Amino acid sequence: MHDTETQNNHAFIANARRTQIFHAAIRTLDEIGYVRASLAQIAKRAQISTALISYHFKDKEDLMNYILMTVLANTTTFVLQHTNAAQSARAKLQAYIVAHLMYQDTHQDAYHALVEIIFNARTPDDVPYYKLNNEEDDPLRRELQDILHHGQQQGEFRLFSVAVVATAIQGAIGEYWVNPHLAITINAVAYAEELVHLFERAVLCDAHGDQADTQMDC
Amino acid sequence: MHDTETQNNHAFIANARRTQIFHAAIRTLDEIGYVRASLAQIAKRAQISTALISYHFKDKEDLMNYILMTVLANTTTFVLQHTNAAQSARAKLQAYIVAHLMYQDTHQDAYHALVEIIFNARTPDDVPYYKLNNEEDDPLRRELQDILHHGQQQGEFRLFSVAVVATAIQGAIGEYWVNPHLAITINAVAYAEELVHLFERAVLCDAHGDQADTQMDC
Amino acid sequence: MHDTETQNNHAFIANARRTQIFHAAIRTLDEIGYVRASLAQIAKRAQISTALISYHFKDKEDLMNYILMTVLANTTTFVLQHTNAAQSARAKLQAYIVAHLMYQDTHQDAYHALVEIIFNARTPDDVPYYKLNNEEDDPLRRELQDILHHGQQQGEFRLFSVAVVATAIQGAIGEYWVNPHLAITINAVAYAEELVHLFERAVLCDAHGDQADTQMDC
Amino acid sequence: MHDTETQNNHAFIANARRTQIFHAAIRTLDEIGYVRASLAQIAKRAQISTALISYHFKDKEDLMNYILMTVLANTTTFVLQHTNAAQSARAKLQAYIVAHLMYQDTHQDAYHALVEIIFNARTPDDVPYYKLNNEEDDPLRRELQDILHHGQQQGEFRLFSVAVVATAIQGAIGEYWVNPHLAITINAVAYAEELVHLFERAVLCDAHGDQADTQMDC
DNA sequence: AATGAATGAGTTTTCATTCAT
DNA sequence: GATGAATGAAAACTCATTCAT
Repeated sequence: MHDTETQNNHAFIANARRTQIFHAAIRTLDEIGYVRASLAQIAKRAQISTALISYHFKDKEDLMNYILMTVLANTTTFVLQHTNAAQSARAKLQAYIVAHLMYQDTHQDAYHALVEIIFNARTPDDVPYYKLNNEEDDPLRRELQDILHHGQQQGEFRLFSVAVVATAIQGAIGEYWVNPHLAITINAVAYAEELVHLFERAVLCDAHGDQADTQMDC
Repeated sequence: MHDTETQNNHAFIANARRTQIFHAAIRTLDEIGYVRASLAQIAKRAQISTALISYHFKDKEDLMNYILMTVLANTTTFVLQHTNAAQSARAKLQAYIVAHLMYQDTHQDAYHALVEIIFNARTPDDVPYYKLNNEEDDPLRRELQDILHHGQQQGEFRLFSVAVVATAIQGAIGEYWVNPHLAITINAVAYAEELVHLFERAVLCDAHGDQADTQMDC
Repeated sequence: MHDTETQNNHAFIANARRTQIFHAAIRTLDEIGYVRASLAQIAKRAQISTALISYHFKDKEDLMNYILMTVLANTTTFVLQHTNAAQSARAKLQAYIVAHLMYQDTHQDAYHALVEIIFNARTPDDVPYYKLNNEEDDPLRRELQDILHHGQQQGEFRLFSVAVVATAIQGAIGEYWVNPHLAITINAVAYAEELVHLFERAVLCDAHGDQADTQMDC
Repeated sequence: MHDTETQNNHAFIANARRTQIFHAAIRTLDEIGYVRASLAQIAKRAQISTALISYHFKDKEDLMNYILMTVLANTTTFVLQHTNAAQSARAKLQAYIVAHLMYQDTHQDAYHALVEIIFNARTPDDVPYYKLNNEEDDPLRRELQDILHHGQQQGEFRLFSVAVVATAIQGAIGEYWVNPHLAITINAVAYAEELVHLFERAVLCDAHGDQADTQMDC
């Protein structure tokens, strides 16, 4: 009992610390970028010593992986919640795009941190993280491909290369925040709606707007 | 005469060195990424001393900017050649997408280096390079927007937010090489053709394939 | 309690290190001069790593300023102790000259280090440290001028430009150790006594040695 | 004949270059100090290549020695001209002090350069240049000591340690330009006159101003 | 006579990490 | 659990000097 309590207590403290470091690291990555985001800079923002980071994370790599996986998991959870709530493939696609952009919009610092890590970190054998992106490991990518596949099977979507369209959609979503000028004229939600319209025209069987019911091109 | 010869000779040598360093730097960025791409690593690949890099480039920043601008300029030249050769907006759009992906495909190391720089380098006041991406400075982006605009004015394209569609297209193009699995199943040219089809459906007035002549949705 | 103890302990260790580095730096400056006094050379003499110096001092500049200020403060304290103990202006002047030279004599390495720094270091805008020498900031200089002023007001000293005489005295004191041949034939104390005699003749109202009581030239 | 002409020509050019480099080096030392006065900086100011400096001077040390000796020789020539023109020891002493300060005043950059070198350069066995200052090698110092000696032998000056007084005078002269505040309130000539008065009181047999003819204290 | 090209040695500084306390 | 102290490795950069031309 006592032992278990103590253990729980320790785990609780450790967890709180990890979370604190996590947030400080995200802020750091957002503010000064991956290259200059040293443990010292992160520790300064967390108002702790650098040694404490080393205590809670095996490595700098370990910390970065933790951030990466946590942010990815949060994003995935959020997006899947919305796609699961939708019924038709079309509705799911819309939900996917909108939810994805909304999440990015409401968690900008985390998203920037994610990008910094993905485009900077490399495995010990120098494979860039962005090349690790694949269906097996990334549930978001899998969900998107599932939606497209399903839509084709249900006759909602025309035939196309699922991999290509999925890639195009991911690229279109991710490109939004890269263009600061765009973000000024059009907010994330409006951008999402435009994208939805764009890709519905591209994938729906009949492109004549909302009344699409005949499937001659499917 | 003699002086001019000497000068030319010197300029030639200097240029050759800069090119040599340029290629070594691209290889380095491609192989081990921006973070670990120290002058020492670049010098090792160029089989020269680090001091010689400092001799030909004021700064590491200077070298990186040189690479960035050179690769961008080459890409731009190549793509514009193809878009200029096309007549209709639709043909220009196709040329843009295909040429862009072809260039990436045939200069993969340079493209990877470009990405490494864009997503890692920051201005002295910590603004990431990828946020400097805008119409005024990037002729490729401008060309794409011009094509879309023109297409709308000519009645070839339906009405849509030019900025959004341009962003989506850029994102879709750039995402290709990020997904190594994709690159295995489908090569760059095939990917380009699929994208062309995708975006033509999305932007052409009548989406019923090639016979589009009535403009009821324009 | 425990916390306070720990803090004190840390402060003690840190202080000891700073002192150790301080002495190693003085030895280095004395032995090989400012130009060659790299952090590596200082670290070697302190038998620590160069990084440890950077850990305890923000900068090389920071370290040099610390040495400068410490040695100046020590010198000032020592000299003022002696001048304060004296009553008449004449006695104070004598105390000033003798104490100054004695301190130099017993702290030769520190004094040499001081000279190395003053004549080599420059502010970020390239103003040499030796040009920063002024009454407001240098309490020793101020004390000397006060003594001279006071002597004039009390009628002990004749009228002369205080600034000029103060400068002459400082120059005469500082020049001693510059001349190694002199140091062989005459020690610091004897030099001091000669200087006292010299400047007393120069500033006392009546120059006929010790019996000066008439003040016809004051 | 022809050979000699060619030789002369070469010598002439070489001499002109050395002079050009000499002046550029003085400017550099004055502006940015010994530590930062690299060959590159000097070459930049002379608008030549660094290699050319290495061509005309064996070493950086060689260049610095050249500057040192040239400036010293010029100063010596100027001062000796004035002391030689004077008759009495007293007049010679006055000439010495005034000429010395005047020369410094009219060649401030050269004088600053001199100071930079003397207080920074070291022999290969790390002996600072300022410790090489001695009677045998420095004709100015010798002249000053000769004046004082002669004055004592002639009965103009009282008995004192020639070495000490010479050192004091040199120190007082050299200290002038170290104090920038002083230079603002009182110019070099005025300072010189004050010094003359000061040291005449100190060394003349009878200190009662100008009517000194009785030698009871000699 | 003069220079651009090139380098090895050495500079300060920052970094991730370890360890005793 | 937490920290200050400490370090070796590596970073970018500068320098005086040499050499072919």
